[in-house]
Amino acid sequence: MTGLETIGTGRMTLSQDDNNLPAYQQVKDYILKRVLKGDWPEGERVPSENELTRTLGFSRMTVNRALRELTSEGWLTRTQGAGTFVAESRPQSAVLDIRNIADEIRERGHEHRSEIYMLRAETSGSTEAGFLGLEEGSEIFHSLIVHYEDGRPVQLEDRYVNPAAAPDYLNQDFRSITPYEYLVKAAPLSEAEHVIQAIQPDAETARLLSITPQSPCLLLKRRTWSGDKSVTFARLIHPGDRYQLWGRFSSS
Amino acid sequence: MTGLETIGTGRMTLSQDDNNLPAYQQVKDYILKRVLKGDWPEGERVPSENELTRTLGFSRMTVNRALRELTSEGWLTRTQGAGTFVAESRPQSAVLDIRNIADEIRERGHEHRSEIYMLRAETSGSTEAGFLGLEEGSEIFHSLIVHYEDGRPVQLEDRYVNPAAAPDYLNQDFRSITPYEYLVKAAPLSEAEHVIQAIQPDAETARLLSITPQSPCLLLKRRTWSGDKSVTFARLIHPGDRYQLWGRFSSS
DNA sequence: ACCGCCTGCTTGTATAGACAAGTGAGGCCA
DNA sequence: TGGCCTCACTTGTCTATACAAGCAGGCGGT
Repeated sequence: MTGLETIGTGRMTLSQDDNNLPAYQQVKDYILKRVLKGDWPEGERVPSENELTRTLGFSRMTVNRALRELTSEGWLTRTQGAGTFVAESRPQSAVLDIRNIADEIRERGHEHRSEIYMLRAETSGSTEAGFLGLEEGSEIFHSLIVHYEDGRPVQLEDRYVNPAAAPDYLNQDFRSITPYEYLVKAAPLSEAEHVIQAIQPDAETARLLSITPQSPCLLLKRRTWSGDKSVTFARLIHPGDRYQLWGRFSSS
Repeated sequence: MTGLETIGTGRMTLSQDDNNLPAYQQVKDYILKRVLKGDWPEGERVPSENELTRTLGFSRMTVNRALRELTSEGWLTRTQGAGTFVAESRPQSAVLDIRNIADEIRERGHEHRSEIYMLRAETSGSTEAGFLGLEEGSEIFHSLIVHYEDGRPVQLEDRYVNPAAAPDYLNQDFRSITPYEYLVKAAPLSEAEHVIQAIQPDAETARLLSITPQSPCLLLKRRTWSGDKSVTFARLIHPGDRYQLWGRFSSS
């Protein structure tokens, strides 16, 4: 049984523009279309791989790939032995672009400059040590940098770094490379955690960002790991009227 | 050639705890470990499927699945005819949990209540029509709802809805079901766009949220699509001291 | 009536073989 | 020398087959 032999008879049920799409994509479209239209409500059972194999005329491995990908995209849930089902309440997570501030600025066609207010080793307090999973009192790197877009401050970067993950951190020239860029290269990140808040800046922050203490700020707290080593904990503070986070998420 | 026959000779190169992991996962670990350690710098060529097949003793389809998944996770890039390479600058997107506010509140063990300030059909202005991809002047649904957590306002939800995607929107009882919940069921979302900002609330917003106009607020703008139909455009405004977005992202 | 086993169906994984399509380098020819 | 062609190698896909593992309902025994 080859897909091509029976696709002629089964074409009515497939998408109209199955022109040159690979077979597994046609199967994905076939399923997704029905889920989106509501033909199969949440929790409903989806035809088994063998049924789809017979119905659509593709091999089981092809159908399997389609169902597996739709599952990893959150549309379906599968349990071995029981079957495949339309997922209840799709996870509504959203992807945000959290990027290197310097790249962002340059992509807007503007000039990026940064000023280093602090770059040193410290003995860690309990807070920072806790965030990085280190012993309190162990050595920790600390930097405080302000990033400017065409001369206007757009980010205050208050960052702690695990020396074990980036031993050379203190020797970098952070006017030509951002800590972000350096850390990504030094310790490719495999995990990240973010918390986003709106805050009122304290006096010191307001001064460094050249804003009034009444201006709202966007605070992005970021922790990262490489493998199972914690890498960094950063507080990134942006003036509310000069910065926004953007993200687009698509699953199909 | 079966994986089991040659895995004995090749085990030294595989992870120590390949205990009961499926073969494709072992291959993924093998590659990822080297990428994380920096053995293969960014842009470096990764062994071809055939080489890995010979080296690791698994079939090409198994190796192919591993490489395909690592590619979709952003660790590798592949180009047909040329080869597989360690991805330059992994996309640093972060996943945020953007969820139903009512669920969030209830999960914290608190009480959710909402007050409906507006729920009606309007003729769309150019802004809303543009966001939803409709003709200016066409009919559009508009709701304004405040959500309370244990009696304190935590979100002002200003929402426009495409009537074509959710014709029954105006007939819902939004005290017992949130617009979010209803829309997710009525039109399963396949695409979403978010913009996050810190803002100062206008007088009306401050009044509805029972905060002073000086308090910073987190503004989340959200647009969604179902298939190729635009569904909704919402401005979700949260008092800065009562709300935060959280997200964890892991790729391995 | 209830418990336990068995059996058929389901998903999950692994393999070998095949062909399509794109890339890039090296060689040939003008 | 420069342009074109060929060919080896790569990824991308598809299929048929096989076995493992988990679930659920039916059947029989107690």
